[in-house]
Amino acid sequence: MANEDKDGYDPSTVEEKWQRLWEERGTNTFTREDLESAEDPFYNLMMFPYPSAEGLHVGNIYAFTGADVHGRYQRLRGKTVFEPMGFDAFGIHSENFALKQGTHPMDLIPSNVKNFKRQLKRIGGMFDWDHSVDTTDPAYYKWTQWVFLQLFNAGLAERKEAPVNWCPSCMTVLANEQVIGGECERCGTPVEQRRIAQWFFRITDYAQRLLDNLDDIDWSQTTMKAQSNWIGRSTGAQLHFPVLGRDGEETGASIEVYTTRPDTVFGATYMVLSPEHPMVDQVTDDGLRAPVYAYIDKASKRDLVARQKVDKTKSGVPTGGFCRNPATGERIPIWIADYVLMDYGTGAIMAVPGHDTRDFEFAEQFDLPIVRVVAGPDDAADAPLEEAYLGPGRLVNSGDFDGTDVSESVDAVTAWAQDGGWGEAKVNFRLHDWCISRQRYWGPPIPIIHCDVCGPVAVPESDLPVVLPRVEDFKPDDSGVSPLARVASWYETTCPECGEDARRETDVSDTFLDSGWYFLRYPSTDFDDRPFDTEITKRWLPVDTYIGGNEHAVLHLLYSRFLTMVLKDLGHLDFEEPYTVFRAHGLIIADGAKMSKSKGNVIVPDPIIAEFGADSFRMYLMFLGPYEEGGDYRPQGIQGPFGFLHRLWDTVVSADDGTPDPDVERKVHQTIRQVTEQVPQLSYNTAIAAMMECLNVVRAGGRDAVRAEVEPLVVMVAPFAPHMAEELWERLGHEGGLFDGAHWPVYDEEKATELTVEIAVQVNGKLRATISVAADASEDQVITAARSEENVERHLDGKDERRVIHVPGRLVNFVVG
RNA sequence: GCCGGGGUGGUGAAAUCGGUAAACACAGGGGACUUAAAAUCCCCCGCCCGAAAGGGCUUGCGGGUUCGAGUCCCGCCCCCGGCACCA
Repeated sequence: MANEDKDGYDPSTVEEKWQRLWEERGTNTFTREDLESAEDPFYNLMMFPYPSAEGLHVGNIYAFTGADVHGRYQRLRGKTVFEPMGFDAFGIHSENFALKQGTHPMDLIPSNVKNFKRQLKRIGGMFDWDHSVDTTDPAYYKWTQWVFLQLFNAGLAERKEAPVNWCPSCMTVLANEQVIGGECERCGTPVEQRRIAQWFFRITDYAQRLLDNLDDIDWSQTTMKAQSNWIGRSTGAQLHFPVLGRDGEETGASIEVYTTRPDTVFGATYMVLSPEHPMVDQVTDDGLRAPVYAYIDKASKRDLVARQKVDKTKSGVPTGGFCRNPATGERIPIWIADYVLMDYGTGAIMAVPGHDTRDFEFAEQFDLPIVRVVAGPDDAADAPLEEAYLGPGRLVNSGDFDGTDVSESVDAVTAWAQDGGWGEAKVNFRLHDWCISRQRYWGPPIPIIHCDVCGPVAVPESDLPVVLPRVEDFKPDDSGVSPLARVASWYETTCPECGEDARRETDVSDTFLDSGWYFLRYPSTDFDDRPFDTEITKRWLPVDTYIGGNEHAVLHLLYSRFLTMVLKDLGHLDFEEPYTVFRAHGLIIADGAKMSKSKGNVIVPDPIIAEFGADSFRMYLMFLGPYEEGGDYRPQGIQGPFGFLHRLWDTVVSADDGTPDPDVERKVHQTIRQVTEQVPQLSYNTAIAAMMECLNVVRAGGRDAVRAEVEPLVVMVAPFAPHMAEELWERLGHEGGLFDGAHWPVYDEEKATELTVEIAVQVNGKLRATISVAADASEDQVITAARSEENVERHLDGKDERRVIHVPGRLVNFVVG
């Protein structure tokens, strides 16, 4: 009894021991020299967390464990694996939490980071804590500001007025995500729009390249799809509609519209301008100014998000102005309506109510003419329209184009418009320029000085970082500008170019800028005179595998791709895609629902780790479902992996030298084959199942194992349960750490080959027997054996045998009638 | 509405070049060992008929292709995630 206790598996002792040894030996940390000279480097990256006050949640641990398993596997294959971790601690999230708590973020963040680090060490991640980043550290954001300046100097950062969501009660600018149904998420006050000058990065210049490069990177399908949808390329035409004066003559001005259906231009019976369109004044008839302005005013009160909600009823006002339809020559009225967005296309449309659902609704509501210009296969040219017709067919009521099939009509009409000088083919993107200004406190100050003489001037690189000052009152106020704008002693400065009095930019930058380049920094944190070292970057980047949540499928991943392209174009990098492989992990849910405090189904990890150990917890998380799909967390489920690790421990510590049993050895080699195939594909749940099956065979009937039967299992289990694997590896008598060599087992195809196979025997597709035959049995032998099964004979008896289908190694099917 | 991903036992899930549906595990039941418990080992565990042998049915629903369909095709329903008046 006492002896058994001594040799029994005690997770906390083992885990404490190996975490201490890894730290003492520097198992997971690199020196600068290591990074400069690493052979076979593998950069294993995972999305860094926002260090909340609550600590790591199960979702974080799931994400990091899956990535860590991958890193450890690569290491056991002999790669030099760099696996860094850091903290994305700037941003509105932290700031709001600090406001709520009444604690300054500069005090809050360090304690959160400390707690996160403790937890991250406890779960046994292979992190290099000598190369960590904290985005709120001036030594880091110095280089975030440097990145901004690279774009500024290249003309890729520009300042322009743009609308923001403004909560008049909280007196603050809100992000779109903070506006729920047109109201402030915190106080429920209707949100308004304000126009403020902000900094934008010209990501739209890179839209086509961001789209094209998707063909060359190995990413989760869903993520690539999300990116291409977000970029939203569409092809069509830009058409010019001449504006008519009160006399009915052309004024020389024209309204530009973008359309994907230029072929329906003969059906354009009116025009619509967005309320913000710059030509509204110009086209509005004096007699209608009052209602038009009232409408525009009302529209501006509605926030940007609510505007985009589909209302049943459309609203709008006529301007009294007219255009000429360049295809038909007819005079058509110009309306204003908020269903047209200034954000997309040209902010104006030609309305074709016959063939656009929204235009149809609007025309019905305001009694505007509806003309059919496309007829479906069974429609007459003048068949009345009950709803917009969007299907295939031929053009009608379209002059010379009558009869043209819609499959060709877009190109044909575009060419005609081009010849006539009133249009041209045009590609349009949904993607907008990236607004990086935040009228907030908790972020890196944008490194710009505004000078009355010189305009916006870059802070000289030698003056970086522009340090965020400690401001006790960092709450945003009614002014709509950053709290930094209240600190004269900070923003008053002199122009670096002319020396006149000048003022610092008081906005801070978007958190996505912090996280847009962090992967470049990790390997170079030993350098404080450059953002990333050229030689080290050449050796380690781009990132080999990036793992993270699909909630960042669009913004973070798109922005970091963009910044990488820019830095390449500016000569700082020699690659333009940051992440060669990206895999999105799934979501952990509990009781069929996303974990949330309000549902009361949040799993707190610390007590589970205390009770079962990090190894069992890691293994269970990887076992509960396919990693890329997530799964349902059930508290009892951990018993499976926990019991498995115990049995593995007992088997290994009691294993003797000896010759492996051939049947067991076969199973072991089959398992090596399967696990080696599945682990790199992140099919962790099935790989673990295979190892369990293997151990069941090793232990079947309570037999004692020999070392050669279990040693491969110790190594294969190591990515999942690294502490226990190290301990067993040592007990098996190996010198040096398990992870310090290419110890992954190799299977022998011959030893993995089955000698006999089970064959299903069917009669007319129904299973009637299974037989066991030698793997190399001939077709005749198999069929003869199948036919002689008693139950098969009975079903064949007296019937015509029409066909016999033999799938080697699988089944025999007798088709009778 | 659009774009992804799904729908399989009491539960988490396996199996998709079409070939024995339910591997592995949780929960449950029975047994061995034990003074007892734990641990360990063995057996049962989709539904219906049957004493058994065996038979019938079963992968959200309805059709189809095929010797054979969870897997392929057509048409639906439902759930999860994202986008959404994008012209």
